[in-house]
Amino acid sequence: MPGTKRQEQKKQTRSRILEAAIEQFAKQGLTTTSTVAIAEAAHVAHGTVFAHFSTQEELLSAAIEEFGKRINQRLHELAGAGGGVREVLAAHLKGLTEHEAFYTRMITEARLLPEEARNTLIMIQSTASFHLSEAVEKEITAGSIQPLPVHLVFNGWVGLVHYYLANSDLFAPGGSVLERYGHELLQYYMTLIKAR
Amino acid sequence: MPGTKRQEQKKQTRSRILEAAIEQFAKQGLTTTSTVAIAEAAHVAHGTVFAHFSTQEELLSAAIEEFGKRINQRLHELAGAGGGVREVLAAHLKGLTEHEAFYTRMITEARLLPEEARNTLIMIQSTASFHLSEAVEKEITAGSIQPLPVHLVFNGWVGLVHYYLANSDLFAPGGSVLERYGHELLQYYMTLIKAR
DNA sequence: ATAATTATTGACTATAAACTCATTGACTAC
DNA sequence: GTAGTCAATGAGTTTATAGTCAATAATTAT
Repeated sequence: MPGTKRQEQKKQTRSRILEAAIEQFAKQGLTTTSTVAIAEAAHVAHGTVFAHFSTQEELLSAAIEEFGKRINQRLHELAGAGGGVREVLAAHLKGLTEHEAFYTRMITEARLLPEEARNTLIMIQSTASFHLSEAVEKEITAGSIQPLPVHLVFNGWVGLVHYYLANSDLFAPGGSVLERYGHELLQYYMTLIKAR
Repeated sequence: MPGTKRQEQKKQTRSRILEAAIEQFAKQGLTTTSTVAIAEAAHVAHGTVFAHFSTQEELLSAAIEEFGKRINQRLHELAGAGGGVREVLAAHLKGLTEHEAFYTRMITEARLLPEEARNTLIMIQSTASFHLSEAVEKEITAGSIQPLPVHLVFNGWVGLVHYYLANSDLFAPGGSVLERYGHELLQYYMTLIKAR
């Protein structure tokens, strides 16, 4: 079932729309990008968008889900190698940096998105939390990190990173906040949690 | 110039609209609340809104500015008494808790707001930062808190608090996250930054 | 008391954006 | 080669909501 030429074409068109959507959502916002803008970016007619996604919300959900898959896999790749807390946090930063624009849109508009989309964000956090928790527990046992509630260690870290992302236009206008401040944040947070 | 009866009425109408706007924005979102909804909540005709605020954006700006004034003054009152870092953070939490709904909307929709509105948010952060910095520097000198960059101490704290606010519907559905977790957050952050 | 002023009204207009569907023409099946 | 299928089109429809303005009625000034 590799499909006829026609089916292949259709699949490609759908893919073009989805990629254009992901790009436009990252550039113009998840809740503020129009279907017309996506159609233009994908070089298809406006109606074509609805031939592939029955509603705007479905397209948004599909784009977010696709994004979630990609970043999630990348986070697994990067953090899966094991390593200490510092390495896991560095891996997390690296994964987010690679997808900074879209990820920033997700966290800054999360409250305005349909539930399905928010669940994708929760899934991404779960992945990050999973890897971090393991490393933190190990280091607490080893005595290199303070005995702290693991969920708070995670929330403190994510909160700090999200704060910089949410204010990226102030902290690093036109550039990547994480490239600019990632190392400093990592350094700071490690200083806070490590045992002395 | 205390004004005639007519001027007084007009002022009151404007005030009713502004109060209704602040309430509706907190309930339904800053970027998603319609002028019709505000008119209904204020018990005035739709057209009356525009007799007092020439555009929707102007009304939003006015509401945010008014909110900014109130919370800012409250933060000053609460933190101005001096006290150590713990007291200043507790005061900050208290001020935010008193205005949790609207404040949460502000931080979760900030990126979608006009520049003027974002400046109000920056002003609020400045107030909090001012009081905290003073207390932190004092305690670092006294040796009760680790020698850390003051701006990172602030950003770490605000990031943590904002993370809980932004996910309040998950952490404390239907209630106040800060009432529920504020103490835990304060306790955790003090543990992190205090000298040992 | 009367005229002028003006705050308020709500029906109306304008606009943007999501979504529809008859038409077109390239591909598929026979 | 021809008939049938269907992906793509884009003009048209619908809907939501911001913003307008002539009319109304209450207040103020003379």
